[in-house]
Amino acid sequence: MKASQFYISTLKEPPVDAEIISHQLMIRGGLIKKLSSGLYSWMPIGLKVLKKIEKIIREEMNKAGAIELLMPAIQPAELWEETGRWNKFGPQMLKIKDRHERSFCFGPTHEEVITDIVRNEISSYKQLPINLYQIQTKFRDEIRPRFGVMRAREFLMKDAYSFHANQDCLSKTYEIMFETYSNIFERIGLKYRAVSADSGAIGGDASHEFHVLAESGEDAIAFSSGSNYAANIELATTNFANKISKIEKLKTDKVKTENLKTIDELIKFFSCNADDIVKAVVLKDMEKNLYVIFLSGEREVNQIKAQKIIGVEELFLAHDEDLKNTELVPGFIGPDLKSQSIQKFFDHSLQDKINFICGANEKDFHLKNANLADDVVFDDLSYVKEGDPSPDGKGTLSICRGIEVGHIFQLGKKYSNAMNAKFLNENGTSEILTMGCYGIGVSRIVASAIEQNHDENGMIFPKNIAPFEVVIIPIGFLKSDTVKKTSLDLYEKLVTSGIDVLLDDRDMRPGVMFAESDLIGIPYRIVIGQKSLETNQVEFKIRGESEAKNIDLSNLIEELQNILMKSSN
RNA sequence: CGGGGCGUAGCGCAGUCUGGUAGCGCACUUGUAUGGGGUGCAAGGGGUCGUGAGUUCGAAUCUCACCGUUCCGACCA
Repeated sequence: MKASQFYISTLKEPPVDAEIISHQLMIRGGLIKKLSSGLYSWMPIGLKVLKKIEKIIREEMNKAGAIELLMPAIQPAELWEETGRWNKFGPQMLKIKDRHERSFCFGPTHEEVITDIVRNEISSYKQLPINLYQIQTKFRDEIRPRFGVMRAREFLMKDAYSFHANQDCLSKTYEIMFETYSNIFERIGLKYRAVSADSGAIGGDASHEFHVLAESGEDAIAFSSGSNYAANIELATTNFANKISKIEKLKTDKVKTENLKTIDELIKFFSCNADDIVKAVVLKDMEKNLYVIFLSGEREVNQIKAQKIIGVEELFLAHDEDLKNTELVPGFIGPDLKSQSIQKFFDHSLQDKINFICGANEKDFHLKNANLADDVVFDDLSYVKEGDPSPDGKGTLSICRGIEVGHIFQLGKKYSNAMNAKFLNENGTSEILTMGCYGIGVSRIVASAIEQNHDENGMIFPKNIAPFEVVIIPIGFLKSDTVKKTSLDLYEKLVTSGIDVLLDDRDMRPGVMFAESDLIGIPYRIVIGQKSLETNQVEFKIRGESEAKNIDLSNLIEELQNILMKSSN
């Protein structure tokens, strides 16, 4: 590509509304342009990156035996009513009406549509298993779109859906998809980690997320130092091995603690540690039933775990007014509650706790040297913390931040049941299909790659997804015939060798060309100037490295090919 | 959903308090010099000041409403 015939448009100043580096650089480099909140145009340079990612995904998916199709972005409400998700999906779903007042949505995902296709198309076990995928635009009306294409409302997703005669077959495909995803992120050139995950709104049984590791990630993931245990923080567990305490139980005292409500205030007052305190968190469900969760003072309640254990769909933090006319005194709640109408739960962080401090269920009083009754049942209701033992007993947990770029699920029969998607087995009897689904956030990968690879001059794209592999920068393109001829000649040769090269033939000042090629993250740069040409050499520089070196023109193509071939299968 | 900020040229902003001919930097156009890290000089083009109502002789500026956009907020027991 010649720069004079392409479209490069960069900015010196970062836009004010871009908080994270990838968003700033994508705007500055002219990869994307905002149209409206959470809606972005992909400008030519950005689209090139996107297409390269798509290509890798397609190749790996096809290699894994998946078959590409394309479903409509707009979907009729009837399908969603069959699975009950028309209402359940909530305001995230963009609902629209056509001229006949029929309801549709802009697809936030495609389980319903694919299941509808398959229930009509697949009738025999002989057609199974089948794994169908598409790369397509989705829309989810996020409450707060932010970080550019990282959390946009409209985004590009690869979604695959597999159908099976039984769970065993699903497990095999799931394994293959796990491998395939690993290969994809490997080839794109990202530092990533696969973790066990909560299956969330999509539902189903087993699931794994693939996270790109980055400080700016919106998710926290926990992984073990001594084993390959890794899980999303929402799901991560630890084990509190039963330490047999030799400490004698003391007599409980009631202590006046006027207006001391927070853990920090209590730590100061008792000069103790947070884990000497048992704190109480009150949750409520949709029907305003109250649940009190007791846990160690340094821990936080994991509402997702609580929802599962309590068995309610959604829990909210209770406010002080919800506690009126109950035995619960905000700031002074303790385990010794009389009322039977309030359900109590105890986090497993309390299972060895003795002689602790807790609320006295009376305004302005706490108990010291309190102990739990012997028959208390403990549940896992809290988030793990850095340094907690790994649940498999090997090593301790570390926590880092990640950006979720892939998610695979074993859905089982959730959707096929709801939509009556059946096949005939070997005995000629009708059975419900078993299903899996596998998503990759294609547009989000662009942003996460930049989060992971950038410096003060701009983006540093991994070579397999860079907008161009090589840039040729001639100095004095119009002044010197030798420079011009050499540049054009080299450009033609690189194009012929199948290298994705940009020739900056705009005759700009060198500084501008350097700054722009650095900003958009082209990994390899060749500078052609009159001086070095006298010894038949050109300058070669790898983006992100400080030193350039001179290379003989005659060896250049071979050397470039070697570099580009390395680790790009 | 609650609270705050901001809407003036493609981008970043000043001007608003105290009403009186709409400005600056970047980008763009032309000329000129320059030519290895966003170059200098000169001359230009581009704006219904988010929308609508109101106050006023006169509104970017004051009032009200609306729209857009952005940030923050659900571990306090």
